[in-house]
Amino acid sequence: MDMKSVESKWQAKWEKSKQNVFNKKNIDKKLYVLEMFSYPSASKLHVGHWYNYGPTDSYARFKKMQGFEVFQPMGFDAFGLPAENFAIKTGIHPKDSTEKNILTMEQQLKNMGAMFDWSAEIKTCEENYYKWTQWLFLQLYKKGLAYRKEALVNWCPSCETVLANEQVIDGKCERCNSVVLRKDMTQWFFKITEYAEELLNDLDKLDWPDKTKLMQKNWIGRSTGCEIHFECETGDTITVFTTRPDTLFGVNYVVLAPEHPLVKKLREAHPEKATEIDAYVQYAAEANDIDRLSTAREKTGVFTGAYATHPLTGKKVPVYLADYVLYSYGTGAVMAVAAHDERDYAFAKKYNLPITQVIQKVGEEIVLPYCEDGILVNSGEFDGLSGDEARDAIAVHLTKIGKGSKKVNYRLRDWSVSRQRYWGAPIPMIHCENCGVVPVPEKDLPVKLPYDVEFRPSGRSPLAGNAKYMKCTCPKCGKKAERDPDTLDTFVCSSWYYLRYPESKNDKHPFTKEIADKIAPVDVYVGGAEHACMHLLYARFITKALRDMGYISFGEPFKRLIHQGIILGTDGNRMSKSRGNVVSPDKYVDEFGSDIFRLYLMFGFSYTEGGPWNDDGIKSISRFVERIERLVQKATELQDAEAEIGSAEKELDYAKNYAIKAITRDMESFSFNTSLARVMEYVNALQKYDSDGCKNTSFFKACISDLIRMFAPFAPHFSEECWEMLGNKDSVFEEEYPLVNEQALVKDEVEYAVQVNSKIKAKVMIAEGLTNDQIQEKVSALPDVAPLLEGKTVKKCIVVKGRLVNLIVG
RNA sequence: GCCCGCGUGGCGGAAUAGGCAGACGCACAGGACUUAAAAUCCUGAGUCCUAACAGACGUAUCGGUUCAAGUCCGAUCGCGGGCACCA
Repeated sequence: MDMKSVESKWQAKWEKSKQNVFNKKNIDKKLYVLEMFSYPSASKLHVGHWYNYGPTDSYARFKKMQGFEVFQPMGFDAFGLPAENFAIKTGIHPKDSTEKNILTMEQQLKNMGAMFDWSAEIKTCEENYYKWTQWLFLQLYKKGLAYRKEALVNWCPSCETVLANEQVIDGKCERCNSVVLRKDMTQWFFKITEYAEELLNDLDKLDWPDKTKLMQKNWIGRSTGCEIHFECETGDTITVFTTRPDTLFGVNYVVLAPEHPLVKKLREAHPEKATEIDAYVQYAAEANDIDRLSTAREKTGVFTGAYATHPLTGKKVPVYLADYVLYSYGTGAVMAVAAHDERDYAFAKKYNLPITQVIQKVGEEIVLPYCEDGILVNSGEFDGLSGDEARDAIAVHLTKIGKGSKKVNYRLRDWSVSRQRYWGAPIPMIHCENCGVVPVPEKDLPVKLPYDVEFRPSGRSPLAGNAKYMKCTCPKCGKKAERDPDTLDTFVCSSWYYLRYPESKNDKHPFTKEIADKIAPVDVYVGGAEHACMHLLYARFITKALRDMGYISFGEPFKRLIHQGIILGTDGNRMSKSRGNVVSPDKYVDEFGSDIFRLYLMFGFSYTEGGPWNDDGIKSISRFVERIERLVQKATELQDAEAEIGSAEKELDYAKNYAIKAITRDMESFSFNTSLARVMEYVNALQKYDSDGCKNTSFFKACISDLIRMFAPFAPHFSEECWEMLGNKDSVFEEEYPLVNEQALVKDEVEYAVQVNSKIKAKVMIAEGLTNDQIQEKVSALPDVAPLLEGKTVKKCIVVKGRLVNLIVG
């Protein structure tokens, strides 16, 4: 079969018949199958795209044949850094390169032959999409979920630009390899932390890989403890967060992060320490991420000269600054318990501070620092309590005397969404001298991204350099004002795109509740695991926020999630240009066709594992498909001839139904390799029946017809062609997937393995419906078994129905 | 450092709920067809020992639970991933 022409023939037919366009009339049978959309940075599809989209399309086609109205759209996550970096390198405008790349990729995706509903296509860089991304921003702003604050960002001193986290590789700029610094800048943030608890709790409801849920759980990082107030000699309160209030009596000193606002006041109170404090604050500020965040970094700090009062003992404890305390977590201040915390211990040893043990293990010597739970000592009225008891008792006591309270903290930080970059959705905000920050009125959306912009890095946002863009009037007071020069993180674009697909052409609304509630959430979402704590978390947050604002009624975007594995180069390494091990799908698609390429991706790997590419496998798939073609050819040549249903027919019928049953189960779990193995077994059975004489040709032809329906989701073009060869007029995808006939799977007798003392000694066919005693009797008489039982007693006989018999003799 | 996952033939990989390890395929070997090759079809094969039958060993390693362990439990080694001064 000439795959090339067969493929284009059927692609054209599918497009003409619009059979892949979602039919809203059947919305109650909907199944929203979504693959993560592509990023058009490279101009061609790579094996990873194919591996994501090909097999998932087979799943979608399978579900369609099962009667679901499948909605499977495709689009492009078109804004972003790679296009801009490419522009900086080559001078080609990001819009031009992106549009060109999209054109190529669209064609390649169409050649794949997936049942994408192209009428729903979206491109996030187009006005009719980013208008609504800006709309989303405004809603979050109205709801108080978008706010501005000064924060530390990644700063490349050589490129003079802010870098996104993903552009920082091992603490270095991905482009020039300079060590990235931290810089204070005023930025827009989304208050994802407001949803920390719900994002954590709802993980239980999701049919997602455990690993991904765990990663999100750890990322959210809930910890329970206490906030405790230490009164500072300046009259201010130093509030610390601790998960170990049970060690409160062991506090030796209090530590503030160098960025803590109180530092300024302490410096004024202790002018004699001012030089030291200044030097330390500067030292901490200049440290780069690699050093500052390394656990191996030596603990450093400085005494402020000030003291604080212990809330329970009333003792004075010194106040230190140290950069092992992070301003961004908890309260930015810590109570140091040298005896029971490794960091505090190291610090106390270095600066010769006292170490007070307050946790003891009964009957055991402990070595400090001892960070486990134990029994309290040196803790006044709390002596003798266990860790859990003490944590509760001390918290209760602190609450009573107004010196603290129980508190839950999260590791999750608010989502920084400002990017000092050009190629993104402009932030729809205006800065007015009179009115401050003013949102762009919704009727004025989109705030259009101007084409004519110098996007080479200059230390400020590229849009700031475009006076025409920046100048505007304040919507509130009408006076001259300026636009926000930043653009939105591309993860904002992708946080809601699944809602746009069903209504991609709606120019009045981003989406409507009526339709969104019916089509969404996504039933099955398939994409790479690398998005676990980024896209997948952001999308959950935005979904919950939109629900709370009344725009939708559900709170989770993706009910079920599958991660495909990664296809590696033949050398077992990740594919990369520098390694020179990149496998081009085009080469194989040209040589074998897209169906065969897709089949190999499904058959050669465990879908969620992936693995190294191997050329030999694909040739065998090609041969397998040819075998099917020969069977179809044979079926078209045979004259119909009825014959009785004998044992050969029964055997073939069993093989067929066994395959249907197994495939129907395995497809549900994205187990494509075993599904195809079952098709192969069935093909083997068909060939055997044929070579054994093929008496009942009518039956044989019906079996071939079932084979094609069975195989259709895996090789769509090829199967359509075969279906046509068999004399059918309509698309095979209008057919129902073959249903299992359980009757055909009932066997009169089943092979049992016979064990004596757990060692296999024989195999025997045993009729269905025998009692255990009858089975034991039959088995004991077997020539391979009987001698082993002579002169011995059978103590026990274990029968596992349909599988084995184990005789325990002694 | 902490958390999580994974280790099965020469290779990719199978193995419901603890029940015949190695499905399916690749590569390999032998055979049929052919002047020959390719293609196709048939047969074989975990390893060791054996002429064969039989037997022994076998899912990273060591130990345990069980009539029965790739699967459960404990320890060790190796690989991969995530987090990384989170108080």
